[in-house]
Amino acid sequence: MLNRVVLVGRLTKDPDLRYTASGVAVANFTVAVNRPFSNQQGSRDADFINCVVWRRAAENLANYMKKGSMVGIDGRIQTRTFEGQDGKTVFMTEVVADSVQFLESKASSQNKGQQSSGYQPNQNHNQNQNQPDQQPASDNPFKDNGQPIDISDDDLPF
Amino acid sequence: MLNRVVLVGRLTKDPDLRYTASGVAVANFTVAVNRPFSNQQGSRDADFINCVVWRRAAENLANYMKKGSMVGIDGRIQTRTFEGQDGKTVFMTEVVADSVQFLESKASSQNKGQQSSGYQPNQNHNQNQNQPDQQPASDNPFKDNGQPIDISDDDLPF
Amino acid sequence: MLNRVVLVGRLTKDPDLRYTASGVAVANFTVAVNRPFSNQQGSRDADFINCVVWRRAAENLANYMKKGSMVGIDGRIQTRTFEGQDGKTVFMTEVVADSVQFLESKASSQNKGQQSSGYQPNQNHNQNQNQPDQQPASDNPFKDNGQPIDISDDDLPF
Amino acid sequence: MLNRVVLVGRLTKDPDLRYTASGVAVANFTVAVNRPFSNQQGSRDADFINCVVWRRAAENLANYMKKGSMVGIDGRIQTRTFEGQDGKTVFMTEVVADSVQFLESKASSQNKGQQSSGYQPNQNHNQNQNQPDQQPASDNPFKDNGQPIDISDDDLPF
DNA sequence: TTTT
DNA sequence: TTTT
Repeated sequence: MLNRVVLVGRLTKDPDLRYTASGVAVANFTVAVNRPFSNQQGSRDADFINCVVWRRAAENLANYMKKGSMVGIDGRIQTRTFEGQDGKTVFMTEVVADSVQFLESKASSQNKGQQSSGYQPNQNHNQNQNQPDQQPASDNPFKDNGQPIDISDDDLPF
Repeated sequence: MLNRVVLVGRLTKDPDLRYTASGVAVANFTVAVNRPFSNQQGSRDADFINCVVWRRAAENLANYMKKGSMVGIDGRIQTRTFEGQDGKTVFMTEVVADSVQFLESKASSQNKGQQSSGYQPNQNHNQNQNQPDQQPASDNPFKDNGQPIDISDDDLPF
Repeated sequence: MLNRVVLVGRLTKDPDLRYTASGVAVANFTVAVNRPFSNQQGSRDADFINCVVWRRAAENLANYMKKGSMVGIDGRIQTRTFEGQDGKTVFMTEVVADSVQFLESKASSQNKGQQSSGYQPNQNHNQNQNQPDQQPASDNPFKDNGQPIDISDDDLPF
Repeated sequence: MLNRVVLVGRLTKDPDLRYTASGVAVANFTVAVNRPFSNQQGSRDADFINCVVWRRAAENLANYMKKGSMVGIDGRIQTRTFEGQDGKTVFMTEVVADSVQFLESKASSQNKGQQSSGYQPNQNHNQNQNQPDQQPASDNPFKDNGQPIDISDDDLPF
């Protein structure tokens, strides 16, 4: 049995960093990968691939990358099932990243995905930068942001 | 931009071969890939990954493989969006196989996934075996099997 | 930076298990992977890819697989340089396996690669089967078999 | 049988574009991929992986990339054997790229790998830019540059 | 030095 | 809706 995925693409939005109840960091993000050839209308489609990454790599991602940043992903495909808002079972396919590679230096992505306000990229995550994975981040509780909460420590890949 | 997937796993059911209106063969199937390590309950989870393959490889898959057969997949992740039964947009992630490798000789999978009746594996597809891809298979119209029809020639990868 | 390799092929000979001076198991082996298409002479070429695997996975490989066994490899390409017999620098490219998947049950490869003598497959490695990685295998010293000794603990990938 | 490689790294020198006797473009190049972790001396090793690419992609590589450029490679491992200068058989392992992705815009790699002279990057290859693959490039004969000539049309992957 |  |  083998299950391996390699992606190179750009983040469709800033990564979404959270912490499980026991304080393990997890970041969700989507990578847009342009297809190599154009479609019948002459434009080039992209695939929008949902990804997750855990622990230290999650915090690094949130600290260093944002909307538009180019990343390389080495991971595997994971399928999950959860209860939708309407009580129906939802099937979900995502890539669990074993490692995330930053393919764009901080400098070169400096002004990407910036809002018109004086938004300082990623500063909100800086507090966790040097903190061991296992330590619960009490000021960063793992709480609902309006999306189904389907992440628990059970999903921890290792 | 890079998007590459390699899988080795087993078919969860017989492949589902159909033809588009213009007569191009397409097979849908799901591959179960067991995870390398056991979960907290001590059993081993699997991921159930939806796959598609086109043309000649689709017909070969349907002719030679069935439920339980072990396959190797080389492909890429594709995301699509379609109208669900309830009118809502459904997001779909699947693997488009560039090639499907048969990792189990016909002999060794001979008696797998067999019904109690004297079922002859895959004989229903034999009619298309030597038929060029582009020729419409008039006796095999691409019609609704109760699942959303979200496949058209537009999805052809090449 | 990304470096990922996935192979499915057959061992060209029994794996060669050794131990470093500090007792870490390492197995060298070659995987033959047939090319998907035939060459201009109508036959199908193969690539013969040198691989290494360390520790527990090395011992498992030596215990369960032999010449002709089908394996799946997940790893990375490594290049090394060493002093040849003639004093010249030799460049070496090999795949370091992170994991080796056995794609053929012991039963089905039972009678493969067998010598005419009553050879019991792999029995010579059984002594190390339940032994922790770190324990030096005193009866299995890491010594020259006539090939350049270019393996040391420095090559340990983790 | 499966044989898939994905690399992201930087060219160690300008790509070496040549043409076979029948006019097919082929480019040889080496990709340096830094290992993710540091070695026992605290520095980070790299693997230097020899690659080949054919036809149009070879010409694009030579036209747009140079020493230091970052590329993504999707391909397979190939092993070959050829007669060395001393008459001995040399074993060679390289990656045959199915596609080469440019991960750095021309602009951002503008001043990399530049000589002190007023060297105009890649201008020497421009003559072949719009030329069909099959047309022999008479002003670009496939000739010895001091390295063993081990490339012929027989090596064409498709 | 090559496997089915 | 899941395979050995």
